[in-house]
Order: sequence, then structure tokens, then C-alpha cells
Amino acid sequence: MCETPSRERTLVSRPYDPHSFEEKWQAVWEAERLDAAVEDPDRPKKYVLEMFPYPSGDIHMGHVRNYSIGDVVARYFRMRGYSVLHPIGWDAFGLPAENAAIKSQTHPATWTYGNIERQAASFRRMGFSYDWDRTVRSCDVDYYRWGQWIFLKFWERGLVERKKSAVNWCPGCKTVLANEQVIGDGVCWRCKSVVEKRELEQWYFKITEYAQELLDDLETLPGWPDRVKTMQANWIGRSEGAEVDFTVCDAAGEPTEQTITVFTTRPDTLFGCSFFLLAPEHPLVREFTAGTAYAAAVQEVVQAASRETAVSRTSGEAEKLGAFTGRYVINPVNGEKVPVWVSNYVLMEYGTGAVMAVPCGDERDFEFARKYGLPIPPVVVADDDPLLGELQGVAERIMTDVPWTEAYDGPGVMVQSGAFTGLRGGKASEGMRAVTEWLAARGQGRFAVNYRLRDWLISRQRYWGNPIPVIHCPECGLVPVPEADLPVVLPMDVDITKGETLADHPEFYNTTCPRCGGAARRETDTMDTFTCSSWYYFRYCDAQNSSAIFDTAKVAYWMPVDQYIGGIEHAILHLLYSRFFTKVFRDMGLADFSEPFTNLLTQGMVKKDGETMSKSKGNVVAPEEMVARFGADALRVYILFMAPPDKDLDWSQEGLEGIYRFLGRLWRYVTEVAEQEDAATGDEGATALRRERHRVVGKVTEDIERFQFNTALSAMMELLNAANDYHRTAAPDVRDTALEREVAETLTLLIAPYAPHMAEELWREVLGHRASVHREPWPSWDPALAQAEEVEYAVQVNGKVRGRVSVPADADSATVEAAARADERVAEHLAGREVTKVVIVPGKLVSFVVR
RNA sequence: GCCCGGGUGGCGGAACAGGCAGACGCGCCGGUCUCAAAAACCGGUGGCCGAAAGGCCGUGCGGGUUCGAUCCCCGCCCCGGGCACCA
Repeated sequence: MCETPSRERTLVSRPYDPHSFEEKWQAVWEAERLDAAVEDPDRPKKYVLEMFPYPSGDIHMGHVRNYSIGDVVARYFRMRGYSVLHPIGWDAFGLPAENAAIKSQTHPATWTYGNIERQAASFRRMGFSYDWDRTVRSCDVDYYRWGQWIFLKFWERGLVERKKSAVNWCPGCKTVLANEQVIGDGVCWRCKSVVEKRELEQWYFKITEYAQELLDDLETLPGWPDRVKTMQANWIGRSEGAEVDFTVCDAAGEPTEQTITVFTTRPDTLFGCSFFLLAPEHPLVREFTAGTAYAAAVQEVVQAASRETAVSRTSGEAEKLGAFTGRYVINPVNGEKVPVWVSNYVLMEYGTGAVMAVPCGDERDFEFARKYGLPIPPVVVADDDPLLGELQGVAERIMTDVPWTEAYDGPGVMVQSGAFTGLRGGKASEGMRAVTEWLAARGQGRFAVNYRLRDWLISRQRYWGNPIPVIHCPECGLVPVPEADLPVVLPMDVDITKGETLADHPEFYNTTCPRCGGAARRETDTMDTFTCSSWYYFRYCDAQNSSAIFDTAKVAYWMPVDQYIGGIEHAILHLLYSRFFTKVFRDMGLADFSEPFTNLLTQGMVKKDGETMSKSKGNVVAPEEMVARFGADALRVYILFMAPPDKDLDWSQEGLEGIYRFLGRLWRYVTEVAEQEDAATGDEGATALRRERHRVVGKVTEDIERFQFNTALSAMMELLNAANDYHRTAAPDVRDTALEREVAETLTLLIAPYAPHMAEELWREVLGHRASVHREPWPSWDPALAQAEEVEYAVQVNGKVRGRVSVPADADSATVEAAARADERVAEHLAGREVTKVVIVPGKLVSFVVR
């Protein structure tokens, strides 16, 4: 701001016309490499990142919002003197490319790269300040080869597994899905088809090995929204309890050597176990019932369960079905024989697929017991339950049913529980610990923790993805591709329009075993695209490295990401997978931190008339059209002004026009001030304007720091309004033109992160500076100058505002009170009454309590 | 059912820490300029009563704490999201 404005400006006052300069500056900035990230050990760094976009081609308002937020943050930090990394790239593998290819008879690569070009052009047109040299595209072999390398490293660490189990099959995408990718009422996250269950052999990453750490470390993320952390914690679903071993009896009812282990969170209720359940898919079901009189009824339950899976879960609870297997197991705490049933409400996927049923304490067991007439002996009774009078201190079982209409799972007194009778029962109770310790001492049980989180199924039966680098050898079994043989290149000559995948491509899958040299077959599944997006932010730190995944020193400089911005829809999916990858990278020595994203901002959706914009609804507002009419700056400012970033935003054309007018007013003010002759200095109004200038700079700074871009912009509007009022009302011979110029420059600097093109045009062409506004330091402010010398106090009498008085800012409370009492209206309300209390809030208000 | 958010003028939203509710913008109304309109600029704009001064009411509903509650507590209603037979 100390530069001498150049006097040979040719541009005289002209109206705001964004089209005359926006693209000009975009070209200049790129030529000047204004936004290149530079590792500077002498400066603090900020890594600002928005979520990896899928190259769908057209940009939509959601993109505009996501990337505008990130751009303001990146530009602001640059002006604050940080070394900033703000990269972009494309999550370029995935199914839509295949679908589009089939539809338009083109290759997925053609479609994808074409879309990337179009989208990059749109991003450039929006003026987003990326370091384009760091662009990564996940379908480039230079990128995905490192994804294969990661697979091999995970393999070495025992984090890769191939196993057969019931998996989610999406009939729409014709591939399997990970659990996280089945959302809502059992539908595919991408195409919303109802997902089916299939028994298949698939590849997994063992994310469950990190379940505890993924849960615990949520507490190290104060910069994440609680909502996201809660969702992840629920997804991981840790429960504490015990494993209990039940001895299996043979068909004749005699004990055998065999045991079945169950997981329970309530070992204190073991004395209330009146039956035992197996999941329909449990392998023992067949063993127990084959050839017996029970087989038919049991088979009916098994069949019914296999029909209902996945689909019938959609609404409410499924009907509980069960059948007795004819077998018994022995309850280790009391030696009692308990009948084994099969029921559809027991899940094979959770715990051991077997459950001890305690109907008095578990609602599902209660319902089942009532339906099939099984006993419900009470064992944990609430302190105010009338039953307690009868059962308190009774160790033997004297009661096998309860007068209840539902199970009781709260805390209470243990009854009918042998040696444990009288202890406190309930979740995390002394009774639970005592029973578990007793079992552990006999080797019939132990403390245990269970998670809802399942291993991550990463194989996909699709073409357009990263090939899994494994070879199936008939002699050696599963053999990983040697590191030296990477990359396994995705062949381009697959005829996708015929629906071919790698499994239809003998030139790809016919190979030799790297171990024995014999004929072998390549794995033809590709990896889940979420594996690509789980580490791209590492690659940005060293995007062009051809000899290693990245230089760890560069990662140490830039990572972790200081501010991550993206949609809430990835609360579990991408954000959980990325946390997992980061922890494994740390254990591999590639990173010295445990969490990739220090601060997370989840932005809201952009809607139209309360509905999500979609082509099928025909309510899409195209960003390109708005840019063509109002310019990129107006669109950026509008979308940041209309709502706080984490809330949904409803599109309003009038709102955008209002912002365009605001930018026009700002433009006019700065151009008028820039052109006026220097004149007199100072009058009463100048002091107020100067104060407003300092107040607003402070306010805008605070607001950006807490992502309140809407109120930051409001404050700028306030300053502009004040500046315009002054400009209009102050007499020309006393108007402080130096101050006006300072205000004009301040406003230009403050708006620069939001409206970068206009700010640059004003700064360089109108205000006459040589260097870019985006290289200027952020304006400073003096809180003392922002302070008014007079402060207005509201005066309340019995809680109602009865007057306002102005007093000097440094007045003591006695002075303030006296001024308040002196106010005419206040005096009226105080007249003839007794003041019992006076409260003075400095700088704000005086409150009289009267009787 | 459980767990998170949220409910403020005609609309989007503001009030950061219990202290003047409605900043800023949109819309609307009135005015200036114009032959006229648009644009631009200026002024007004929570509701009710009142000529005005002023008064009363008002942040989903009902209670409570407090000199004072959009904010804290208790009990509800509605909207959005997540999870949902997880033993």
C-alpha cells in the first residue's frame, strides 16, 4: 500500500464488467505461477484441500461451493504469509466411465480424459488457485502403479486377505461392494440398486486390525464436526463384554468335548439363559439336524432367512422365526442344559454367529421366548420392581416367568444367580466383571471386545480400475506380483462396449508364475476406487516422483492436511478409509503422524426450491451459465454469502443479482476514489469511517478463521456502506481523501480471496500497483482504533429497555449509572419506586430492578 | 426405537461468552432521475394499538432458573440426517 500509484493510468471510470478482465487475469496468474506451492522451511505451511472430484464432466453448484470455500481459505492463508499447498486432481477410475462408454461407444479412457479437460477448464474459469503442476489423475499409470505398490506392502504386513463369505452384490453395478458402500435401506451408494447377498471369494484389506485405533483417535480430532465423529464411532461399533464357552451335547444329550463360544455384553445375566440360538447360516445347524426329526422345521427357517436377507430389512423389524434343533448345550455357570434353536434374528456376520438368549434382559430374546413359549426367568431386577420383594437374596431359581410386557436391560439387583446373587447387574456392572472373572478362572470364558466394523472388501469385477497385482498359480497358490514387475498395466484394448472385463482378456490374464515359472493366471478383479482416494493427498506433496510413492521429507513438510473440505456423504466411506491408510503408512515409516486431516469442514448441499438439483428433476442451475452472465467472482461471492458453509443453501437468482450489484457498488467506489484529486484531511466523519475500517478488518479476519464467510462479506458490505455515506455526505473541501484511498485499498484486499479477479483488476489497473493483490499481506488493524470514544448503553428497568445513553468509553460504573438515571424516560420509570438492584454490563447495558 | 443436527420477519440469514433480537442481503413500499420504463441512487420495512410520543406482543409449544433467556435446565411438537434384530 506504500507504492506510488502510477499516474499514467489510461482507464477512466468505467462500469464493472467482469468479462473484460476475468480471463485475462487467469492467464496472467498461470504465466506468473502465482499459485505454485513452495516448500519454504522459514515459513509456516498450510495444506488446504478439497475432496478429490470424480470427473463427471460438467461442474455443478456443489463443486462451485466446495472449491470456492477451499479457494478462499487458501488465498487467505497466502496473504497471511503461509506457504500454501492447494492442489487438485481427479478420482478418475470408476463405473460411470464404463457406463458412459457402453452408451456412447467410446473407450472409458477417452471419456474420462475428455471430462477431465472440460472440468479443469471450468475450474480455471472459476479462478481457483491451484498448483496445476501437482495434478494427479488416478487412472494414470504413474499414479495407479503406486496403488499396486501399496497393495503389495499391505500384503507384506498381513493386511491383505482373500476369503469366502457372504458379500454385498450390486446387480446394477454388477460387482461386489464393501459394507460401507451399502447405504440407507440396503442400497448401493452409487446406483441405489437394492443390494443382494452372495457367497463369494473376495479380496479384503484388514481395516479391523485398526478398529480400536480408528475409534480412539477420533478424540484427537477436535477440528472435526462431532456429527462425523459420532457416525464413525457408531460405524466401528465397539462393544465390551465376554466370550462364554458352552459345551455341546450329543444327540443323546450327553456332554461332548466340543464347545460353542458366544459373545455377550451381559455376562451378568448368564443365569437367565433359557435357550441358545444359532444363525441360520451357522455350519453346526446342518450337523445338528441332518437326518433328524427336526431337520424339516429347521430347514424352513433357514430357507426363509435366505430369502429375506438384505431386501426385507428395508422397513422395520422382520418377523422372528425359529425352530428347535433337537440339541442342547450346557451353561457353564450352572451346568444347566439349554435347548439350541435356530433363528433368523441371529447374524452370522457378527460375533460368532451364536447367541445365549436371556429373555428377561434382551428385548429380542423376550419377544422370541413369548412367541415360542420358552421360560423367562428373571435375573436382574430393577430396584423399584415389585418382584424384588419376592426374589431379593434368592440364589436358587424359583421363578421361570415374569409379569412384564418387555425385557428389562437397565441396572438392578442380581437374583436367582447362585453365588452372584445380590451383586449389582447391568452394563459395565460389578456382576458382569465377577461372572467373567469366575468363567476366566475356569477357562470357560474371558473378557472380550467386539466391533461392528468389518474388513474392507476391495475387489471389484470391473474393468475401469486399478488391477490387483496378484497371480493365481496352480502350484504356488496366490503369488503377489514382484515389486520389480510393477506396474500391472490396465490394457486399453478391452471392448467395453461389449461389457468385457479383464476376465475376458486372455492376453492380460495368461501369464507365468513369478515363483515357479509355470503357467498361471492373473487376478482379473480391479481395486475399489476408494483405494485410489485413500492416499492421493500424500501424492500431492510430491506428485511427479517417478522413483517412489513420494519423498517422505516432502510429506513431513506438508502433511497433515490443515484444512479438508468436502461433502458429508463421505463421513464414513472415504474419511474412514483414508484414516486407515494413514495409520498403515505411519506403521510403514512413510509418515510420522496418525491422522491425515487435522480440520474438517463438511459443506452443505446446494438446492433449488428445497430439492437437490438433478437432471431428472430438471432444476439444475448450470454454473457456466451464471459465469457467462455475472462472472466467476459474483458466483463465488454469492455462494459464500448465502449461508454458512456447513448448511444447505437454496439457490436464489435474485440473491446472485444482489451480489452482482454489491460488486458493482464496490467497483464504483474504488474507481471513484482512485481518480479523485488529493484534498483536505479530516473531519468528524473521517474518525467514524477510520474506526469502521479497523473494526471491519478485525471482524472479517475473525470470521474467515471460523469459516463464517457470509458474515465476513456482510462486514465488508457494512464498510462499503459507511464509506459511501462518507463520500456522499462529507463536504468536498474537508473530505479525507487519503483515508478514502486507504479504505478503498482495504476493501480490495479483503475481497481478494472471494472475488480474486475484480480485486486484481482494481489493485493493478485502477489503484495502480505493480504486483498482484494476491501477493499482498493481509491488512492489519488496530483494536484501539476500532474502539469508539463514546459507547451507547441500553438502559433496562425491570428487564425492559426504556432508554439509551451515550457515555465516554472509559467511564466508570458510577458515571454510567448516573447517565442512565438522567435519561428522561428512564427517570419516569424509576420515579416513585425503590431501586433494589443495579446491574452494569461494561460497554453494553444498565439494568435497574425496581419495586 | 436409538444417536446427532435444526426450528428466529414475506425469504436467505445475524446475534462469537446469558446482556439492545432481526446485522447484511433479497423481496416489497415510497421517492429522485426520465416523455416513459429499465438501470442506478436515496429513504422506509417484525406484528398489533396509536396522529404522534409511546405502549403491548414477539426467536416451534408449555414450564423453570435469572435483574435479564434465541442462548441454560425440565417436559413436549415438528423438520432434516445417521444407525437400526450388532447379542
